[in-house]
Amino acid sequence: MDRRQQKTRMAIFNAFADLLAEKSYSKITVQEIIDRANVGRTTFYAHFETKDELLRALCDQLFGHIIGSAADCTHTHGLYCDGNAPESVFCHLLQHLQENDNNILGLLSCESSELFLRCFKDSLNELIKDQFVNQNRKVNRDIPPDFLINHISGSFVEMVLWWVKGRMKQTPEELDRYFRAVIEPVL
Amino acid sequence: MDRRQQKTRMAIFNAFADLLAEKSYSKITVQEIIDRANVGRTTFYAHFETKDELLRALCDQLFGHIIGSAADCTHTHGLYCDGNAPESVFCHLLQHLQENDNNILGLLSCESSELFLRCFKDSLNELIKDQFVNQNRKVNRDIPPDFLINHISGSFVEMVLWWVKGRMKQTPEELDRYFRAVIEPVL
DNA sequence: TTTAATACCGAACATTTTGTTCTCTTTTAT
DNA sequence: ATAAAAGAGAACAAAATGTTCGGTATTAAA
Repeated sequence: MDRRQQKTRMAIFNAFADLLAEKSYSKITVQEIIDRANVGRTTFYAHFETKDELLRALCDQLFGHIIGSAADCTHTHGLYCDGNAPESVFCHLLQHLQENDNNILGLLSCESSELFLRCFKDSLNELIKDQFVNQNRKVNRDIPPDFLINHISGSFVEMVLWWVKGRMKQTPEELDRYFRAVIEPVL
Repeated sequence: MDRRQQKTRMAIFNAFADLLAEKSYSKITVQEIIDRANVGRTTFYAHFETKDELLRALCDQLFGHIIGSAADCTHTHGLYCDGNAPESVFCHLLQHLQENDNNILGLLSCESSELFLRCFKDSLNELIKDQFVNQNRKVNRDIPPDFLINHISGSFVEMVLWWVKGRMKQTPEELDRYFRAVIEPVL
């Protein structure tokens, strides 16, 4: 990809992320984005057809990294409650989120957080499903695996939302402990 | 309230709900709403300042009923796992959702579902919090009550979303059983 | 280093959507 | 019956969207 393209793409991403942290998605105009990104109108539409597509691209970029590293983690440590390992994938995820504080969590705490969370949850779902399939875990037989997978990823995402909205007073390790406490009994 | 106002308000609500089931929120224009509702432009703006306000009003109306009747239910039956009652508030909620199929679940399955779910979850949170406070339940002491409340309402909402997206193959009673199975061990 | 491709700019433009203002008619409550 | 309120409808300004064009600068590849 052309360096110029990379630069403008990044400029647009950054401008958009900044704006999302300030105001709600629906109130952001293309004009504001290109003004802040300092690119021409034509350029914007050459990269993204709509504002929606821009958002999707931003989500893909942001969560691509996080989920990617989490996937690596699962391949070595397993998903979660393999005995009492001090670190679960979920702890890893939370730490990663906290490190990229300014980037990701800023967006999660804004009015448009739901859009990101859905994107996040979709990725999480894949991650967990893989583990369920690979490990052939013996789970609660009365409950469909699909339900359980959704329950885990859903609970996680809701927890993150709760965490961020409460100004992240807990440490990732603390949260991980809580999360295990409400998920492990179910498996 | 004037009968005319009620009528136009309803006409706008219905038109809007119809449109939400067809296309995403951001792509719906005021023009489309008033065309379908068959009201004048001026009239629309006399009732709602913005499209966002319309959405909020619609949410309030839809979930007001459901949560209201659920609240009644909790006052007599308690929140949830008081022994092994065949019906929990959550089952009641699910049944109620299924009954109002065309109204509410249609909206939940559309692209704008997140907006409704957040609204729904907020209401649920209140419901659960009340019960926690009133009953002075002895819950898991290692976990903050706030976390638990959020976990319950969050899991419920995610479950409903999963249910709707999977075309509601399960009965409310079935879902209730699953939900109890993943929540009761935690309390 | 030259060259051809292409990404960008900026300005102008048509189109769409928004939100307001006006007059006139219909409906409502009393 | 009447005054108050609500809606219709058209016309309007303003803002936002999305496209087209010719000219400039950057890039990758020869």
